[in-house]
Amino acid sequence: MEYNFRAVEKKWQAYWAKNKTFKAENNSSRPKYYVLDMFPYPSGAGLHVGHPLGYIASDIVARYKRNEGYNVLHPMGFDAYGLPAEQYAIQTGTHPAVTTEKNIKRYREQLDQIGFSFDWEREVQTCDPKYYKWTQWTFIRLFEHWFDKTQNKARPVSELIKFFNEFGSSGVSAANDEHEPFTDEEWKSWPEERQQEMLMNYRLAYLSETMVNWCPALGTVLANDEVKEGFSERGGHPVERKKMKQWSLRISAYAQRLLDNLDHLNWSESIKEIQRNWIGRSEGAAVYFPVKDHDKAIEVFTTRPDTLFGSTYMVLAPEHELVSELTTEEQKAEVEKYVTWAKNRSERDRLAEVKEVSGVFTGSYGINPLNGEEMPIWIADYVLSGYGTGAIMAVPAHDSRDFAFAKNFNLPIIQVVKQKNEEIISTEDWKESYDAMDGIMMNSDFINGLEVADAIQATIKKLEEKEVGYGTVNYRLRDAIFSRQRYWGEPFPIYYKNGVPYPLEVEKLPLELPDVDEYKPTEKGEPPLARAKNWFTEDGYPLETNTMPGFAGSSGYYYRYMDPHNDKEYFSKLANQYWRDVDLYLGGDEHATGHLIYARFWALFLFDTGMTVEEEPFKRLINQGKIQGRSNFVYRVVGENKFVSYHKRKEYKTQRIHVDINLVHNDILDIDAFRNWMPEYKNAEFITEDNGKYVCGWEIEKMSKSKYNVQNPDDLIKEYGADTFRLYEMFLGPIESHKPWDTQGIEGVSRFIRKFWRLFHDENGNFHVADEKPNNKELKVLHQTIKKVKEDIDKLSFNTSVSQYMICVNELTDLKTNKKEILEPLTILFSPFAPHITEELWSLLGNDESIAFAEFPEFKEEYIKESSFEYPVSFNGKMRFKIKLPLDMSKDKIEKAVLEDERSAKYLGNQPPQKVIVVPKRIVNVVVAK
RNA sequence: GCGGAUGUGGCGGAAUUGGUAGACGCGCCAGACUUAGGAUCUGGUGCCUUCGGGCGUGUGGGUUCGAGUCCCUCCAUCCGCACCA
Repeated sequence: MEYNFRAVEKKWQAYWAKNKTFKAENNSSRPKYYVLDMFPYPSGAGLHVGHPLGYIASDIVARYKRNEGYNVLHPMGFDAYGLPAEQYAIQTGTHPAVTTEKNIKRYREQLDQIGFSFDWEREVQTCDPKYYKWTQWTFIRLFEHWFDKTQNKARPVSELIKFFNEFGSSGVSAANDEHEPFTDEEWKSWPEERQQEMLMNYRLAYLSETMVNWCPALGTVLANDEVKEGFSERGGHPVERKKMKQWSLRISAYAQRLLDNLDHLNWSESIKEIQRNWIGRSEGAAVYFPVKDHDKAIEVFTTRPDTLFGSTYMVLAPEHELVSELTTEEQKAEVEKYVTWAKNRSERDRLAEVKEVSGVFTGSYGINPLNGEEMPIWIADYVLSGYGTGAIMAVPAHDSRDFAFAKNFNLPIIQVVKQKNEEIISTEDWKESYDAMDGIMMNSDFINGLEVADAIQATIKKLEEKEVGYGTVNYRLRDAIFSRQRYWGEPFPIYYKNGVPYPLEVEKLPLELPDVDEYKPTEKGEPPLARAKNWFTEDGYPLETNTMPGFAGSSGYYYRYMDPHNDKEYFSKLANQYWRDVDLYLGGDEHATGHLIYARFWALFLFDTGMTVEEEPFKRLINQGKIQGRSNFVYRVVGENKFVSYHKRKEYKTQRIHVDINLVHNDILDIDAFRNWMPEYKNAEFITEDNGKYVCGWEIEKMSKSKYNVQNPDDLIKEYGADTFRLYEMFLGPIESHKPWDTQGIEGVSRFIRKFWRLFHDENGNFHVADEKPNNKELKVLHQTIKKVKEDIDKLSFNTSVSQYMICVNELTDLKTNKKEILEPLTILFSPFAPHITEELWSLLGNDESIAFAEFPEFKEEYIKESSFEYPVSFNGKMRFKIKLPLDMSKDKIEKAVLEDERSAKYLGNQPPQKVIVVPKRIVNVVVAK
């Protein structure tokens, strides 16, 4: 009887569900192992073959760890808030909850087919009030905390208020927005509203007027990581900069800790590097430049304070707050024209015209605080409002952008750094700037002759002495904008009293998402929640109408899995003390700057407030590679309904057309199916290869509907079964590399599964396993496999484990093994990869319990020990023949045996060897003169 | 431009501290069984060859008895960031 995967897989999936086989217990004396997948957004398209790749890998680890005796937490849930369901709602009026629920159901069915060992009792859905209650709760906690730079951690706002009452604002070292300092007396004299307004400068979740990424097409603002090259990541709509009042999270306060902790994480170097770049730490100095005939000063951030004497002009970003104030009457018209032009230029245009130099003079002058020189203040969009202070001191001699600008507008260029024996050429003759990272200072007063590094330190010291600047660190990482003008998201647990925001009492949570008549913004441009009836507190105060962004729900879901049914707390302290952190986290690298930063921030905050025992949430991170599509092509003769096979296409003038991969097997086109594919091909003619077959061309491309190369896992599972599907996805290649999906190879894996099944059955298909003692050969291959598989799973090198299983089964087939003492351990060994067939065989072997908790076989060195080794013998590095010698043979004897071998004579000629290298258990290399 | 990664048969990919390059699978070739083969099984399969052997891990060089692996040079591809002061 052939292996009937359909019946077997269904049977065991039902068994696992019924027996709750994979339910994880919080009370356990066993060591814990937490293996997590990034939970999916349930899109309408369902799972494609790329999704399960990571899930299969994590499932193998989860199952392996159970066999190893760990208490495994392996949950799954859904990142259920998101734009597609809402866009669909706007178009059709269908409530996003309905769409989402439908999609989740479909995802669940697809996942269940693959035989994952998820503990579904712990499922979380971000749109479930029982879950988002804790998202809202965390938001309130963030609102009620500020960041103390001295202690380098979050502290309650109540402590800050106490401090203000006693000392005013001086002496508080906080991550905060700038404000005028105040005394304790002033603080106490202020009315409630004024105090609240001040506290807003400190809160970790705060409301402020900020420059945001506004996406008109989506009708909402977006966080920085949701914008790619001036377009929204979802949908690809243009994004513009706009000033709006928005909620933000003060993630920048954690920049240094987010950076430092990276060093201790077992993540891929590339992801860590992406995060380092995103955080973008740079050391330098803040310098204040007084403005001539003004009481204002311009603050500038520079990494090169040593070049202060080479700074000849200043530049403000067009959005800089002092622009209008510093513009003189004569320049007003021109400046306004420029600012308007710069503002209306889309982000896209700006990026495309990087090389274009543009700018305008304000008419004002800044004063160099160290030498009193006057520096014209310009406005130019090569200075970004979003980085540093939005203003720079320009050093054209040593910065290429400043140089180009200075050349264009005829501004002076002063060289201040030179190499040791450099011949000085007038800067007027320079063709490009000299971007000197090191060298010796010149034209620079008190730092002349110093090395750059020393000059930087000396300058900072001087700036601090004169109180015109200070050494500081700047980060590229901006606070995360947390408001969305959308319907399908978590409502903010915030209401407004006299325009001042207050958090709801915790007992009032969750604040449930209200129903609305339409999912669009109101006529007045308010968010959809403004349409809700009675969107007020019990006392009649209006509730916040923004909702939270997609990353709100995904920032802390991994904690909720630890204790998902707790309705008193986010999660209990005890649960957290047991599960601690995620041991292995799998997901795509597209979350490098979004989710993985926000989640780490969320975790740091919870840690600071004593909620958790581990500072970092994800100990080890693996990014599974993307699965690319493999497209097939047919070649149509131009102007005719005639198609030429691949190898003859050059004889005609042809046009390459994508053909549905389902009509092609091993690059051979099913001509009849092709004719029926589209009416226009009904009467198509074919010029085939000489063997009568039509061969298609192929190419690796992105998987997409329009390329007809999308592989749906359901079809494959129907045809080959889940075990084969799992095995094949793992067999494709290393988990982290991107790889093309090519179904051709799945046949081989399917053959292997059947071959494995046959080991347990006789020619007539009857289950037949013998109780005989195994021989050395059988034990050897078993133990080699135990060793290899264990090592490979630890390394997450799943493709090579599959190879080893194949080698093992091939060998056991050759040995005609059907002995229980070999096959039973092999079954356990194989169960993490192919759980269904192994459960079936395990039960046929007479076991009553699931194989999920069977003890993983122990590797015994003695079975793979060899007494002899077949030495490859090389002459001058080229392998010539092999010789089998005992392993305990001495080097001298090996050398002798090799040289005396009759085959050696040919390579030695008549001369004695110059040298013989013998590496025991490796190789023999004989060096002979040429 | 900066940063990161990767280059091995027709294809996906193996290869411990430097030690038999191409495991395993696909594909292909031949054979067996078959009414049939897009089923199954067996054998072969890096390239060239005058059948002695020669050449082979992106390029060129180096270290070494020995290099896919280490060092230097260049090239290509992919990814990330990008007027970051």
